Formats: sequence, C-alpha cells, structure tokens
Amino acid sequence: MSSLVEVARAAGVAVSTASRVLNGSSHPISAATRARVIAAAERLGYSPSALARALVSRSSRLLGVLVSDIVNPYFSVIARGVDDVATRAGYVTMLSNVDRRTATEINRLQTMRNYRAAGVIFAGSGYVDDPEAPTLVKAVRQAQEQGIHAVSLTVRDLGCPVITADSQAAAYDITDHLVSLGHRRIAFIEGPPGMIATHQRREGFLACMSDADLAETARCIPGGFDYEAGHAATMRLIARPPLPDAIIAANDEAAVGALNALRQARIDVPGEISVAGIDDLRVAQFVGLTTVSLPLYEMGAMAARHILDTAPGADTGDATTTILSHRLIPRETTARRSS
Amino acid sequence: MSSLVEVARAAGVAVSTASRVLNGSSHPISAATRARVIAAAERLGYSPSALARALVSRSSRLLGVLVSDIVNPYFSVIARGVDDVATRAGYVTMLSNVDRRTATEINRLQTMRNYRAAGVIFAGSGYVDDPEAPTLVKAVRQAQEQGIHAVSLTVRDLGCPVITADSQAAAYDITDHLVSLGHRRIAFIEGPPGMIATHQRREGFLACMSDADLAETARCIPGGFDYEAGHAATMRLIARPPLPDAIIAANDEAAVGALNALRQARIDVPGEISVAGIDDLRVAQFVGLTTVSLPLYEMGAMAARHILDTAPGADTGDATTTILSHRLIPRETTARRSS
DNA sequence: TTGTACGCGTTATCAC
DNA sequence: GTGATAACGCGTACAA
Repeated sequence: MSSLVEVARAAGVAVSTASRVLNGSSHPISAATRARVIAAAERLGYSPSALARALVSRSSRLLGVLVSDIVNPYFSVIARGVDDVATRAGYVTMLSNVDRRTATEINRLQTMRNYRAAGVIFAGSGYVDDPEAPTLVKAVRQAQEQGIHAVSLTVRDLGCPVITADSQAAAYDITDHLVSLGHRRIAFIEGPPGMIATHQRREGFLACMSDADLAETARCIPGGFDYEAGHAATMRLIARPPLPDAIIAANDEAAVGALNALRQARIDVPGEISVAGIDDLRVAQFVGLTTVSLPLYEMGAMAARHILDTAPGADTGDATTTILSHRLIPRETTARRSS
Repeated sequence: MSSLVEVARAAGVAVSTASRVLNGSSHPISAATRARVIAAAERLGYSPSALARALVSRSSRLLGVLVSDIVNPYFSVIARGVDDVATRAGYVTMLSNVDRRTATEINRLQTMRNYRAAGVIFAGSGYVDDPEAPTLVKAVRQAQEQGIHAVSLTVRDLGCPVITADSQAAAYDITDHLVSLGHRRIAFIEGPPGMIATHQRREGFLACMSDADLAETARCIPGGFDYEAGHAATMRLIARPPLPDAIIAANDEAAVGALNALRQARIDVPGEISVAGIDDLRVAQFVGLTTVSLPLYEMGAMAARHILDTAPGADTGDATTTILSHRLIPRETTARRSS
C-alpha cells in the first residue's frame, strides 16, 4: 500500500531516484543509494502500481483473449498458449468467455479497450452473414487506432491479422484418409449452424468427396460441436439404415458422442463403421479417435508473440494471414472397409 | 484514443461535466449538455480509461485467478465460474497458470497486486510441508493489507477464506459406494506426491476402508492426476496379480487412464473389476465413469462473488471455511461384486 | 549521480 | 447546473 514517494522518503532520496532503481532504468545510480532504495522498498512491502505505470507509459502489459467457452478444451489449449508467452514477457492475460455471441464479443472488446490492453486475441469463429459483424469490425478498428493490436485465430473479416490452421484442408485430409481406406458412403456431422468454422469444415469434406467422385454418397447432417450433438446425430443415422461406411464429425467432442451412440447400439467401431474427428484434443487420445491435429497451442502462442513483438503503434491494420500446419493422426476408430 | 478533455472540449463543456455524464453520476445535468457530451464521445470513439479510473478510485475491476493449468478441465470449470460472475459485475478476469509451483504462484500474485486486483483466487492445492509456503503466506498478507481479497479453493493455510468441497469426504463416499457393492480388495491410485489434495483423498479412502474393517485389503499405489499416471499405475496392478476387486483413482482423468489400461488388457469393466474416479468432469460422462461430482463451477462463482460483495477494505484477514456439497454419481464402471 | 516538475486520464471537492 | 483544480502513482525531460 506504500507508494514510490514513501519509499523515496524512507530511503532519503527523490522519487525519481527511487523510480529509476525500482524499474530497472539504465540511468546510472550509485550502488549505495540503489541499495538504500531497495532496502526501503523491501521493508515497506512496496508494490509498483502497474496502473499508474500503464497510464503514464500509455500501454499496459495486459493481453486480452476472447474465447467462446474456456471449458471447451479447444479454447483452453489456445488460452494456455497465449498465457505462456504473455507470462514469460511479464504480461498478464485477461480472459473472457463470449459464448459465441457477437454482441458479447463487442462488449468484452470495449472493456479490454478501456484497460488499454496491448492486444486482443479473437479465438472463436464468427458467423456467416452476421448482422452484428459490422459493429464488431468498427470496434476493432477503433481499438486499432488506439494502438491495440487485434489478432484473429480463425478466418474472419475483422480487419486484423489472422493466425490460424486451414480448417477446410483439415476436413479434406481426414475425409481423404477415410476414402483411401475404401469407404464410400461417408456421413459428415456438421458443426453449429451458421458458423464460419462449420461452413469451412463442411466444404473441406464435400470437396474431397467430390474429388473422389463420391459426391452422391456424401451426406451432411446437422450437428454441433458438442458431445450431445454428435450423439443425437448418430442416433438419427442409426435409426435410418443403412449405416454409412464411416462418420466424420466436425470436431472431436461430437465424434466421441458419435462413438458412444454407436457403442450403445452395439455397432462395432471400426469393424462395422469408422469414425473420425477434427482437433485432436486430449479426449481423442483417451478414446483412440482418429483425427486431425490442429496447432491450437501454437496459434495462441504465436498470436501473443505477434502482439508483444509488434512495436506499439506500428502496422496496426495490416491483415496478413498466417496458416499453421495440421497433421493427420490415425488411431483406432478407423480401419479399412471390411465388406 | 481520445480522452475526457478532448470530449469535453468537443462538447464545449468542462471535463468535470463530461465526466459526470459519462460515468453515470447522480449529479444533476441538463438534458441538453448531456446529449452534447454523449454525442461528442460517440463521435470521437471515446473509451474511458479504466486505468486512470482505477488509479484514482484506488481499486480496479480486475479479478485474478491462479490455476495450475487451464487446460485441465478441473480448473477451466472453476475459471468459468469465476468469469461468469466477474463479467456480470463489470469486472474482468485475469488468468494465470502456475503449474503447481509455489514460486510461480508468488510471482503471479505479485503481478496481480501490482494491477491492484480487487481479489485473487487460488484454485490449486498446495503441498504439505512446502518450504515456500511461508513466503506465499506473507505475500498474501501483504496483498490483503493492500485491500486485495484472497480466497482459496482448497484447504490451505494461506490466511484467507476458503471455499471448497470436502475432498476427504468425497473420497470416503466413493469408497463407501464400492464397499457397499461388495468389493473388498480395493486399490487407490494416489494423486501427485506431496500435494495436500492427494493426501486428503487418500485419507478419505483409508478412513472408509478402515471403518469397513477392510484396512488390510486397502492398497494405495503412487499415481498422479493425469491419464498417463492412471494408466501406468493400473499396468503395474495388472502385472502383479491378483487384480483387486475395484480401483479408485484420485481423479477422473487418472480413472480414464486406468479404464484404458484395463481395456487394453481385455479385462472387463465392471464385470471383472469396478473403476471409479473423483471430480465428475465432462470426460467422466463420456466414458460412463462412476465418480463424485464436485461443485467446481460453484466454488469459482462463489469465490468471485465473495470478493465482489465484500466491501473494499473490510474484513480482510478473516479465514472462514465454506464447504460446498458433493454428490455421488453412479454410472457404468461400477457394479456389484460378481464372484 | 541526483533532484524538480510536469503530465498521463479520471474522479472528487469545492466554488460559482 | 456547471466549472476549476487537486489528487491518484508513476516515468521522464530537464536541470543541477
């Protein structure tokens, strides 16, 4: 609770001197006074006000990250990547859950603007034809004009740099894997309606099926990114035979839901049907799910690094896109078509 | 990037007037000037500096939460609880991963002190006989003297209020469930060595076994809180027959590891052996794991609420303990002893 | 090498 | 109703 003035007084020096020793300034200070100041600070339990510091230096060491839901492992891995580089650089991570609501995203962005965050990372996907998108874009632009760096981790027209994985290619690759295994009638459980990510993954699936001349046996069914959605979609599939040769879910969690629905129906995986997901979250490893590994941690880390490395005030507004590579991870839920 | 002075100038009023309309002061303002100020603020894209605000009001609307690892669902659920109430109250959550290192905990606490956080929540467990504990306690005390509220989500002598679940009772209850199912030779896969949480859960197991006159058939084996640890511990169990009647893992993730080791060894669950965990994370539902549900979300939410509700400067230093209730969740990995 | 003084953006106190 | 002005705690020219 003591301030610099008190430390200075206790050490018998001027505030500026105390300031200089306490913030590692390069300004020359005699060893003696330096020691006195440090001792006084220690004795008083001095805690430098990052608030005042940020106010005068016009830039806080706060780094914001907007996720849909931190409980979703997809986002917690990203957040971990962000926080690791933030912490190493002496920054602190501000986290906000926006539950996929653009309005909430706008709101949280404003809040982080108010705290003069060094940057804000948008981890979640947006919607196609989102009526609120223009408002968000405007808020992002204002933030940028203020010197706040924005980075999006999904392809999204926010007017800020994008650091992401190629979702469409990932979906293409997992589909190709199944096709190469001899599967022809493949069902794709889609993500939540309206999301750009949903659209991209579906397109990747469709593109591959089309390239393999399997467009007629491709089947897209409504789903979602959670367990329940994957489970329900698969139940519907089971209820309307014949069963497809394989099921690809828009993400791992839905794939696990599919797996369980199949198991409950006593349908052998991968004997009777193959199942695959996308993301490669920890749960995929637990259940031996074939999937595509997305560089989530790296996306978060790289976005954070981009913000910290970019000189304050520089190049805001550039909208470069960086694509990090993904990787197919074959495990036990897929096998060569038996029949 | 525009400040209050600029808004005031643009609106042709004094800063104090602009301030009054822009921060919802109860001070009377004529409708005309109010409109002018609002218009000017809007036009200039004014963003009130939460930094300056916090500086003058001597308390920010920042809420810190220290977790071991946000990727661990145990902690992400807690973080969600914290952020939900923080956001609703206009606060923003600062998140830090401390990887179970007391030194890191101290370091991050200092950082949050510097930002004059309204409070800091310690989500992770500490160690028994931790040599660094005194330093942490001192840091917590200093933070409190500064008006920062600390709350621990585990039983831990930090000199701050504790809001938690009764880990020991939870372990007792899950053990009792297995005992009541007829199991006698029960193995307990412990958590990471040295952690208070590990100790509590083990004690709960041992207490129940002892109460059931099963002390001689109780068996504790070293493990950990992750999948790999549960897997490895179970492999060791399998390697030294006879197999126990049941396995209880210190948490759900380790239980899933145990489940997989058993499955790979073609040992039927729950036919030949029952398996249970503790926590009731989402994965437990996926695999049908019998477990004990801990009020993680509520712990985070209640801790946050406690901090926001407590009048600034008041009652810091009280060290009350609040225990939230847990609940047994029987699922498919446990069954009555067959033989 | 050390000290003085101003400004960062707000709020609050006191006049008018 | 409205307007000066003094803090809040710190960094940093500029001076000594």
